[in-house]
Amino acid sequence: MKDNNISISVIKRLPRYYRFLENLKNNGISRISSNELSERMGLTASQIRHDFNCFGGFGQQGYGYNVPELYNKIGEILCVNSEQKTILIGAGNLGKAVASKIFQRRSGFNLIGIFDKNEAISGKMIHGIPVRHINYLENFCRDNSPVCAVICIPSNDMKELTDLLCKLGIRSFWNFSNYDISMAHPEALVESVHLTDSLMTLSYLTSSEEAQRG
Amino acid sequence: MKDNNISISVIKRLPRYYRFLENLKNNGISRISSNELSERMGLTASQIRHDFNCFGGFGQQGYGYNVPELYNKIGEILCVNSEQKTILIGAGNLGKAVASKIFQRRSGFNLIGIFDKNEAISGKMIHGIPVRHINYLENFCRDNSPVCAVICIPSNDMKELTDLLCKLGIRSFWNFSNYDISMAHPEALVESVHLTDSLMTLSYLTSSEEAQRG
DNA sequence: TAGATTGTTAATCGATTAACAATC
DNA sequence: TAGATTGTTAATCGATTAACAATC
Repeated sequence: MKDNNISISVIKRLPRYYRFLENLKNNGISRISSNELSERMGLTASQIRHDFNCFGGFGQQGYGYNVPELYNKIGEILCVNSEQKTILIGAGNLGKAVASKIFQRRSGFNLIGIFDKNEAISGKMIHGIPVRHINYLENFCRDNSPVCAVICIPSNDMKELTDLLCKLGIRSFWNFSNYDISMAHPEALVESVHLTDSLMTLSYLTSSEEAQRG
Repeated sequence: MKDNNISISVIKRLPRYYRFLENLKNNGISRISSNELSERMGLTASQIRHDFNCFGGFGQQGYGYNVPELYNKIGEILCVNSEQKTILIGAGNLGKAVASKIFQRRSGFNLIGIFDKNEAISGKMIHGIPVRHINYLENFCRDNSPVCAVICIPSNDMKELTDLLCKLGIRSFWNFSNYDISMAHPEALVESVHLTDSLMTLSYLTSSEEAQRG
């Protein structure tokens, strides 16, 4: 497989390509040139060709790219059809929102357990999965061997929790807390969504624009 | 102001610096060297000095950086103490989660209105703010002049909505939908959080690791 | 064949890192 | 003063863009 050569900056663009190609496909467009795609996506045609070439010549000179073929190929690289066993920690508003993202489309993950420390919501169903008290986490993991954990709780108790999860065989994390999992567990595969950081970046953009005007 | 020189890659690191400095400050640490901070954050000391130097020599040779001073300076650049009038569109789980992020700390924003097309939740209170039906959006904006909108609805109706919002004076967006606001409105300031893209990136990481092992 | 468009290399650009002189 | 650590320039690295030969 040529996949190992793909740099992380290219990988980060793949989901967006995937979405655009899905959209084209749904609109019955079966063929597209790098030039036309560049106009739709706001990238250079050169970059698009460069990116697509990373994972093996899927275009055809004089013709362009076959949309469904390219769509499937990118889906394959992203492993959207795999079903990695996943658990969710934290069933608040964020946890519920995130759970529905996992179910919304083939994402590569299969949510099999939801945990929360709030006893009041134990037993409630979210997308057909019962919320379990966090005390059952360890037994559940031993019985079901999930490999991925989605973290939707505050950073406070994260050290003990991630130590435990790594010990129990969790290899990858979708991390919505500000706790730095990679620093404590360099072997873990972590994709973090730092909402407060994102908001502060927007604050800079919004306010510096104002400064330029004023 | 020297701020205009700061490149976007540096800006994107500022919120994380801010968090780490806040933590140091809360632990009573008033002074830190680039070297010590680099170990805590997993960056090179060189990059830290380079970054901090972008916005004016705040360190002292032979001593290091003054933590509260640097913390305040970065907060100032990010405009965390401003109160940009903000509205939230979409009061589902994601909207509620995101609203609480805005209130959690000084983020630079002040949430003044919440809108949803679901009439069943009109009038419900979220963080002391009533949910209004989306039909009231236009009048509300004319009366209150918000400058920022947080988008927590699916992409379907986004074209009409963003056209309207831009017309009503919204300049910046915290965008959780997959709709491409910048393509349609190049003048808009957009910070997007693409949850599905993030999840697919994790899928790649999780599954390619597996491929390497197997 | 002529026209179109990719694949691929070379050139450019920008970000990160290394090094060390400046200075507290 | 000596030691420590920044500020700042130069070197390196990697990502993006430009260009054009290959080829459908």
